[in-house]
Amino acid sequence: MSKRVTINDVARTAGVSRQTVSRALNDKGEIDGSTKQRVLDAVRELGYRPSRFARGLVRQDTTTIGLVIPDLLNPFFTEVAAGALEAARARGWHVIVYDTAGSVEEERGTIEVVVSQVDAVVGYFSLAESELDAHLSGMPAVLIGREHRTPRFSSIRIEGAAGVREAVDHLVAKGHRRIGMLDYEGRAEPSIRRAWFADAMNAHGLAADAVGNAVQSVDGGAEALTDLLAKHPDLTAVFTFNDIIAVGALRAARRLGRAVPDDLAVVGFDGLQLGTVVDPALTSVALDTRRVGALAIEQAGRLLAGEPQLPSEELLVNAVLLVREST
Amino acid sequence: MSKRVTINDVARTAGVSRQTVSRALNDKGEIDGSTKQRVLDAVRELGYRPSRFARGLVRQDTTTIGLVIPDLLNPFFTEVAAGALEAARARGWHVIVYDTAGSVEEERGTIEVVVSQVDAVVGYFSLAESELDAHLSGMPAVLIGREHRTPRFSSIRIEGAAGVREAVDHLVAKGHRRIGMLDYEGRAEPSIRRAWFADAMNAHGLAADAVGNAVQSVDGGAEALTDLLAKHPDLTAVFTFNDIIAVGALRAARRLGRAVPDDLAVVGFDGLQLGTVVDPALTSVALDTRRVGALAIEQAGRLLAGEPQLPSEELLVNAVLLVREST
DNA sequence: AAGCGTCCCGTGAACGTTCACGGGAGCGTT
DNA sequence: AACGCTCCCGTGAACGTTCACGGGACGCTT
Repeated sequence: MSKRVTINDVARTAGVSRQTVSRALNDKGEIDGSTKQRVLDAVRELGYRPSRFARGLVRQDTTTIGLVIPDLLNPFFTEVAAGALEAARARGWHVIVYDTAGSVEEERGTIEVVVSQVDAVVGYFSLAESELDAHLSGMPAVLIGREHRTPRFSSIRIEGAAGVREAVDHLVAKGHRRIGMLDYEGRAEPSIRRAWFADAMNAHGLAADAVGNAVQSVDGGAEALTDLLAKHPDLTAVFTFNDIIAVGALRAARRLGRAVPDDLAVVGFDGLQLGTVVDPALTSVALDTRRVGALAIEQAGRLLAGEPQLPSEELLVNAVLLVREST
Repeated sequence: MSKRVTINDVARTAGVSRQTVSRALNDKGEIDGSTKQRVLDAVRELGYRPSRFARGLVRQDTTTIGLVIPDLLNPFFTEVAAGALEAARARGWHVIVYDTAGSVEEERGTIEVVVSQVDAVVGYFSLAESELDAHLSGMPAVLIGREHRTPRFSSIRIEGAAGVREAVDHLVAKGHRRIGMLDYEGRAEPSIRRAWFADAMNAHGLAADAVGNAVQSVDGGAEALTDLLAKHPDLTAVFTFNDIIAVGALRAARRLGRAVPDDLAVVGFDGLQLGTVVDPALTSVALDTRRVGALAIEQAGRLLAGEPQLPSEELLVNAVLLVREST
């Protein structure tokens, strides 16, 4: 139907050339006041809006970043996304957000389409680097929460060994000896966080033998804690894969008549805002999630600009113990 | 520095014409297998990625929507955003998310820039329609949670009178007579939700006289409930502007030794997931937030396609009482 | 009156891709 | 041998904007 209104249409009805229209729209100097007004009137009358494609084609200034996450409703990713948006806004960049709904198929589809929509991509991927590379064809990409194996990718790493060690130290100092863990086995293998936990326990000469497995949800955490306590009733503290599971554990503890923190201490991971809405507020090995998102954007910027790469220590977010009320 | 790799560069190194390169990349039929492979090799070797601007300029197929929200970390907007992303994905559309950080200045800046980046805009704005219109210059726009005054805009309305009435009915049936409210006065005027509450109370011959005012945060809710109960110790139930404030109220009630729901019933508004992580789970006048986001995207699509407009009843989301554990 | 500077404005080119069209090579049919 | 068809491939044009440049009108100076 009705063709698009172009700059030439505006020029015609205003009785000027397209260049003059361009001048009026971009506040260039070389234009008479009355002419400018006439052009602006014509613009309004015709409902003209410049084509972002034509504009972007000639002046190569706008940068757009693709942010790929598995689930925006997962508060961890919400916070990371918020951090990324904030950092992008500070640079005048635009962020297209893709929620792959935790599906590998959706992720694959997103990867294929994102390459022709953005200048760089940032996100939490589950696909192998080889497959990512095949579709991304050279586009700058930053992996979040996952170490890159090929120099072709960048990554924002999350280092939690020290933080988990802090958490275990803290629990031990409070007198706890029997400390369990609720892990999350994403790809059917124990998480790195579990290894951190085991190391920290071993450093105290304690056994990390009471480890349960939870689904990534509040209900999953509640269920898992119930099971774990049934198997190991002597547990006085529990560390969880993340805050979501910990919140579930909090609820289960209450249901089981175990007062937190007196009868059972709970330590989460991530340090989400979520931990402050529950009661008691959750002690957690906290990440600066905002910084995770911001670092990813910054790194994308460096790749885009072809700047020299930072040492990997700079692309690291360290988790630190954040003591609230559940321990 | 280094110029961009164009389709002509690829054509040259592959020894073909640009059209052949285009054919290879877009899986058009009229190309020999070996030629296609040769082109693809050249593409990989040079790291060529087609310009989205040049491509978008000629084939006008990709649509991009701007989503403007005041705070992605506010779980209400997170859920709306997730709904919008889901609906957009289903249509193969792209969504650029702008978080204005609750600042009018940021919102103004976003409005100015968004017009040259997207095909339509959807969001929760605080600016007046006149100002929006001035910058948006004819771009399709959908207002969320706010009724449009000019036919120039569309809106997704939220109707909660019946839901709030349900909530009050429910409380009265449980024997409550002294029911207070924690309102949120955004622009220094009582909210529409307060009016709904007052109407529902009046229908029962009850006075809506115990109304406090809260800041939009968990702490704000806690503080406001403490104040309200100090003024009106006889309150046995409280309705809040939204779930965030309600969660704060839950915490304050516990601090004050008021057991929920036995000593104090709490009803929130929005029906967020957030209400399920607290204990007791929050009863709330619930909105289908996912639908709010989806409707906004759908409506943007109708505007873009120039389709006939739906009656406003179709662009409405009704809140319904969702009884959980806090009443 | 010639020269010069300032203020406006317009025209060709370029950005990088796809579309529409034309055409050559090779093979089979009559 | 002429024709037609299929399979490939290439060239001009178009998409809508900004950039680079040229130039006319006008006023002021000398």
